[in-house]
Amino acid sequence: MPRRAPRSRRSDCPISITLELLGDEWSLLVVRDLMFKGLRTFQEFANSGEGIASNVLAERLARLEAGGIVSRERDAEDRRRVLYRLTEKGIDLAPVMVEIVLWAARHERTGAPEATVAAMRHHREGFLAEIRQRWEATAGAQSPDSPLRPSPESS
Amino acid sequence: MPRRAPRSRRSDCPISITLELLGDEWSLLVVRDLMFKGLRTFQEFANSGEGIASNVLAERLARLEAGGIVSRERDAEDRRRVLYRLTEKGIDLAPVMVEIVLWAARHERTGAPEATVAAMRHHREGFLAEIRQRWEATAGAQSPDSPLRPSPESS
DNA sequence: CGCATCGACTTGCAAAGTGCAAGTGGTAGC
DNA sequence: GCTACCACTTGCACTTTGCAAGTCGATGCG
Repeated sequence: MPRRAPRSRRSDCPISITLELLGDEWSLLVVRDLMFKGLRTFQEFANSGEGIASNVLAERLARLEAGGIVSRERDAEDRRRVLYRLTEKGIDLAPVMVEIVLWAARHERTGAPEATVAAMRHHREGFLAEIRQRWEATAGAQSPDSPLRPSPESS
Repeated sequence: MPRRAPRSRRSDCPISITLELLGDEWSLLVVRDLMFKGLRTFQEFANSGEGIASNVLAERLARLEAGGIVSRERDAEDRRRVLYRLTEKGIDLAPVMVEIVLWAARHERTGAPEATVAAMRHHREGFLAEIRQRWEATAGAQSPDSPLRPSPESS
């Protein structure tokens, strides 16, 4: 149990709060694997390319779960396996991820497929809607938890 | 010289590349200070609230400069002072920052002013345009460097 | 000038975190 | 029952962080 949720934050700045939760070299890669690649298990994350160490991966998954960004449950069909999934809070990171991809595609030499980048840039809303739909589709027996989320979009 | 620019990246994924450059708990705070708070000097960053250690701040500034996100130059009026500034690549992080703020404002208890968040949410383009204008305004004797940036926005 | 100050970093450590290799402990399959 | 799988732990060397103190080239001022 390396580090638990900070009882007191260093500041109440939204950027700072986000960085305390996601500000490391690995957390967003797990989010990426869940959001774009459809990966769901520890093994899959571990082998997804960048070579995260298993202890670091375990700690990050625990932190993401504690932060309410991913949920975990044992696979009913193979009880050895644990299936991770983005929560609503997690899938809400999609706009952030998209902007990161667009920024990197513009300023760095990336391997992102041109078509995907173009879709993100020119059909942003549709792209985001599609991601959310895919997420909802993989819901399985989604527990009816829509607990937080103060203001949906209105006002 | 703790760590230099990686000669080989762990992957060509845009998320991964961005995390190698900005994926830590401090770099984006410096970007925030430059982008939203108008801070420009080492001291100002050091005292901006979250309490970054001076050696870490120095290393981050060097890394951000090496990554082309900030530029530095000595103040002409007080040669002790170094003035940092976002580059074009740096100011292009504004959409990422805005999405982070919106996400955090929705899912965490932040101290972000309600009016600012509302402006980001409902007048996103205008908000971004304003940030860029403020950035251009502080240009001083802006060197005419618009070197990269493959596709501006068109296509 | 002479000297205290300032601003931007270094340096020295102890403590915390990371990467790697090798376990552990429940399933599953046969 | 035995081996394999999967999700983690554990040990340990190595690196990075956080904190305090120091360096070094400007100012400011008497």
